[in-house]
Amino acid sequence: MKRHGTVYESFAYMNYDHTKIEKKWQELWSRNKVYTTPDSVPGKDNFYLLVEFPYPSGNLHVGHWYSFAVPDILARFTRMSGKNVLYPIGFDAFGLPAENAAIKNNLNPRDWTEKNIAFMTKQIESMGTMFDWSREVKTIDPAYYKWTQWQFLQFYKKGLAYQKETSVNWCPKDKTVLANEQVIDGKCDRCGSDVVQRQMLQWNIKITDYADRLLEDLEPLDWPREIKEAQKNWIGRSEGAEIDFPLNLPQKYKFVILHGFKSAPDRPRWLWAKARLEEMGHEVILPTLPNPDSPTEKEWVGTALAATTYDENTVLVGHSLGAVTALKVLEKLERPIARLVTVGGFISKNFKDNPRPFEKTFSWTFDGEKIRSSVRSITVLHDPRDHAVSDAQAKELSDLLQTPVTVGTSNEPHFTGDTEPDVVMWLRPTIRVFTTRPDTLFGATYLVLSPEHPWVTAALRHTNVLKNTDEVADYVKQAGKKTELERLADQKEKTGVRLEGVDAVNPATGEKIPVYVADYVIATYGTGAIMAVPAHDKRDSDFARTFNIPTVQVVEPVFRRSDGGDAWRENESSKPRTAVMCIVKHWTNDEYLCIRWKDFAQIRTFVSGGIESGEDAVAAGLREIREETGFEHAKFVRHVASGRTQFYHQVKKTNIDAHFEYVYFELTDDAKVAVTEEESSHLEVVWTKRDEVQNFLTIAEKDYVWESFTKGQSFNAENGTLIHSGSYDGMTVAEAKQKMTEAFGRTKKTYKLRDWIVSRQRYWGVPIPVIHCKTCGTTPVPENELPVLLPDVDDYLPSGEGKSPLAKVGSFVNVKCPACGGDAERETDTLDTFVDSSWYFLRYTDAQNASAFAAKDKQDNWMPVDMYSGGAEHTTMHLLYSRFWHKALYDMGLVSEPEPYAHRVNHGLVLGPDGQKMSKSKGNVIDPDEIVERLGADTVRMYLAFMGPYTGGASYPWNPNGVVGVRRFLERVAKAQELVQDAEVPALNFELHKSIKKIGGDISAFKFNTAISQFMILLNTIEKEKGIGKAQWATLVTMLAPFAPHLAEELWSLQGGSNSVHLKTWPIYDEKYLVESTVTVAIQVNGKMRGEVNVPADADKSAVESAAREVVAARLEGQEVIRVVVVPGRLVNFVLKAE
RNA sequence: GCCGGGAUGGCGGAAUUGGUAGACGCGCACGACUCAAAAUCGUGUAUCGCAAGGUGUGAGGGUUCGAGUCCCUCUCCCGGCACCA
Repeated sequence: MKRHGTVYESFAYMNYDHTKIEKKWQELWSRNKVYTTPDSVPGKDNFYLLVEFPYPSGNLHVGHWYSFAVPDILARFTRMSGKNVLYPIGFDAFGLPAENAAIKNNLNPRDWTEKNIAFMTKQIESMGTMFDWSREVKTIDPAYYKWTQWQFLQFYKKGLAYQKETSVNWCPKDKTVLANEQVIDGKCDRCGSDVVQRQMLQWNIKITDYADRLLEDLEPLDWPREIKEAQKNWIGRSEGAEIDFPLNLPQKYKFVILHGFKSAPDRPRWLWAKARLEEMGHEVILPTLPNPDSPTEKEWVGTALAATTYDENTVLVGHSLGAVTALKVLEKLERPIARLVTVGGFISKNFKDNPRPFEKTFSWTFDGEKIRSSVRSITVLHDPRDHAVSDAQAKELSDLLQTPVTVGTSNEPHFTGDTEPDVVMWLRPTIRVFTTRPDTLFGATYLVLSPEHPWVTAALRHTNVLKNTDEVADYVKQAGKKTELERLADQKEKTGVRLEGVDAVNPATGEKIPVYVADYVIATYGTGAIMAVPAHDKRDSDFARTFNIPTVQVVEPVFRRSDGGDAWRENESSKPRTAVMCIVKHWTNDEYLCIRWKDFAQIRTFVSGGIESGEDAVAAGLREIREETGFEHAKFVRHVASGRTQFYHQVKKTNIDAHFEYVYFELTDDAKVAVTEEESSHLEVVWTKRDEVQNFLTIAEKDYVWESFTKGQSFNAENGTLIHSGSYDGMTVAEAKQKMTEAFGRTKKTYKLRDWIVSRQRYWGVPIPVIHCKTCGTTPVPENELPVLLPDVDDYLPSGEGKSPLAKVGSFVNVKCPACGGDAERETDTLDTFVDSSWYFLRYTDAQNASAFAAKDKQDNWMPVDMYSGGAEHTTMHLLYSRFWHKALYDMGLVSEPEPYAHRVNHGLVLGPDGQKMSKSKGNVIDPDEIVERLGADTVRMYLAFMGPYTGGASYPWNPNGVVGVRRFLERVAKAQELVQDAEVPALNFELHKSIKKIGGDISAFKFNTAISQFMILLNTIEKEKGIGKAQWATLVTMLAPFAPHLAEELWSLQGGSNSVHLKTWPIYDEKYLVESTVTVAIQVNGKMRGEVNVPADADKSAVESAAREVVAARLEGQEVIRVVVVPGRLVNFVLKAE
């Protein structure tokens, strides 16, 4: 590889030797504890500048310099400006690379990591930053991860951490589970292998509980817009409605209804429900459960079991205590039944009102797994008005059955009315969909279920539900095999299979609609099922076309003409009108009949006119064509679309609010009847070629009409009113959304954000501190036994089963249950490293604390972080996770602020000299150690700051010549010492004070590049003046300190400065030096630069004008000046009269 | 497709937020020093033109005395999300 070193090698330093001074000062600073930050200093405000702590990969690269050394300028400047600045550093030291290195080279990951930390610490020290190493944090330190574990347990106790059989991204090569964020284009972001889906029991963190707050608290944050937008997008909240579509199945079921406490089968509601179900052809069995006033589990379950046989056509319904009985029945069944419906059910005894006698005669433990395996589909119906069963009880039941709670509307609380239609409705199977467009419900002409939808899964377990079970099973299987990448690649061609033998009912129209399974619907979003509205959704339209499903337009866009004579007149009344607009094709040519209106020259339309009573759109269209143009033989081809246009009718002198049908006709020949005198005097027929029509027409709706015609479809439905929607016709979209949601569903928010899977089947991470006991279940490790230390292991290969290497360590795994003392097993998964980094910034505030992760009063010295600087790649992962983590800690009262970071900036990458991302394979990697050795740390720091603006995530190529240029500048600074004299050089004061002002301002705004350029301008001025006063020089050296800390310190001491320059305060500029006595004013004529003139700064406008007038007198000769614009201190503009 | 950001000399980038476009640095050219080269110093460097004078901030239109900056339409580039209902 050719080294870029030639440029650096050829550089010879003359005025200072960086190798001597940098080492010297670094050691002195360290010895004198110049950068140790006290928790607080009387009279000073605290300022917390945070940079993302590095992973100890082994070597520092230029990116680290960019991340740490450039913000160091801000840290130092802020400190010099009188604040107590915390600028800490540490290592995010758990993670996969150590483990991979261990496996590859047969090393201990801890040794590998510690060695890297030691080496990188030395490298970081060479930067000359003001990091306070006394607060260093290492995530692998047991004193640190003790608190990671402790916090995890607090999350667990709050129900924020839970285990769930989760479909996870599985990397077959790394043998580990990957977060969604770690899957890039269907491949593992570490090794590039194809990721497959696999079901595994995983620890999840309920970040979704915080989705709303993460979104809403983002708004007031003073963060760059792009970061806020990216997080918003990632959370992906959409607001809409859930709507239930009942299914019609040919299948007849046997309903077994178990009544509740103090009830009986002959209550009106059961007789009524029985009748309804029998009407549908189902069989209903209503056993009388013994001693309803003092029931026992044994008697009830026994009676229920004896009442009938239970098979795959059985639907078991349990009301109240009957629901408890039903669960017990299911625990005893050998063959699964079709369905379980619990109505007002519960599994614990904490009733809202009062205790009940059966609390002692029923057992309150349930085998959820057994119950779930005994039934193919489950509905948990709960009444929020229930007087006895609380929402929390419903939730417990729902958790046990792993089925969401269905909220029902009761006639009497607890579903005890004489009739309970909701109960019967829920006895029929239904499909729940999520939609953001409930207003288009009347246009829903089919349903689509995702291949993984529970109803599909359940239906496939039977052989008699679907007529095409095999076909559906095959499709579901194929879809499951596809990775997300493949599904995406197949996007163009929508596939799916109709569920034969099943219909859904559109709850709005009452019509039967078909049900499909298709992989364009994804299981994990919304309810995993959609109502498809092909008229207003591209995807549904594509699918509908393939499967020949009808399309019903239910929203028509509204066009209001806004310019020209027919513009809608706000204050005039309007008349409704039904009209037709005719797209008429020529009998042979691909030309279309357009009209130019003679009276209103600017208006060009299609043939159009009102539909009269007794006419339909086609008849009206034919009539209008004949009347307006005379053509007799037009053939109706198809209806194109509907739309609404609002305009002012210039003849009728009123606003018209017209509902238009756009209809396509073709002329068959040129036969014509005579057109009345009146018509022909008003209009002229213009045949227009296909691609010119859109330009020719002047009407507001032209694009919509023409695109609907040519492309077959226009989905325009955002701003419009409803049609074909019964009593909702004419409503706006917003109105209809609200009304239809009320009538047919309920409002619902959905998020793209999913729960955070934190368990990793890996060795090199924080052990999850829980113990699994057969008797007590999952039990947290007692806090006084923390930390759960990561044991040494013999080999680091994950077990082939996807378990962590820790599973192979018997002494680690086999423990006694902390609750019952029995034999138990330790959890062997470790935590995602994003957990480690979700709270490290808190630890910096109290890094040595052994009794808490950070004392609250110590946190309060610094939190929230004033400025967090880091890479753009962390926008949606680390930044979102740590915001969430902090909010959860906040809710537990463990931190004082809901948001951890007051400000955030993202920086970009340093690219290779070729403008490409640095990579070993491209051979364009810049080794910072080499450059530091040749040119010095000060040069590297300053060059990185000078490349371009730091914030905004922009990336810059490394320019070897540019680096030398910066060193050249530092050489000149060092050389300028020779110019120092006792006497002040007054000519420098203007530039010096301007620099104090600008450099300070620019640093605060992260505009280091322009700050440095001002420094260069100042130096140029000094060289021109060939002298600088001693005090002026001291000011300059002070300003140099944040940028080039070593050279500044050296120059400071050479000049006899006391102590360290880094303990000095930033100079204060004096306004008086910034006032110039004369200013140069630009002179323009008609806005063009024509000269300039020097005038006294305090000259009044007329003086400036006359001075300017003299300069450009020749140009003004013989011209009439109609206006003079004078901008004081800037310019004079003479405006001449146009010729 | 959706969201966000951007487009200025040979290059990285400035431009007081509507007021002299190209600061500063790199590169390049010429000159000084040197036997020579490097380093250093000096001068120049948007572009067309000998000049006077034109023309120029992705393209086209608009607002304005005046537009890199504001508005509309379009093109391209970068980042994020993506069959999200």
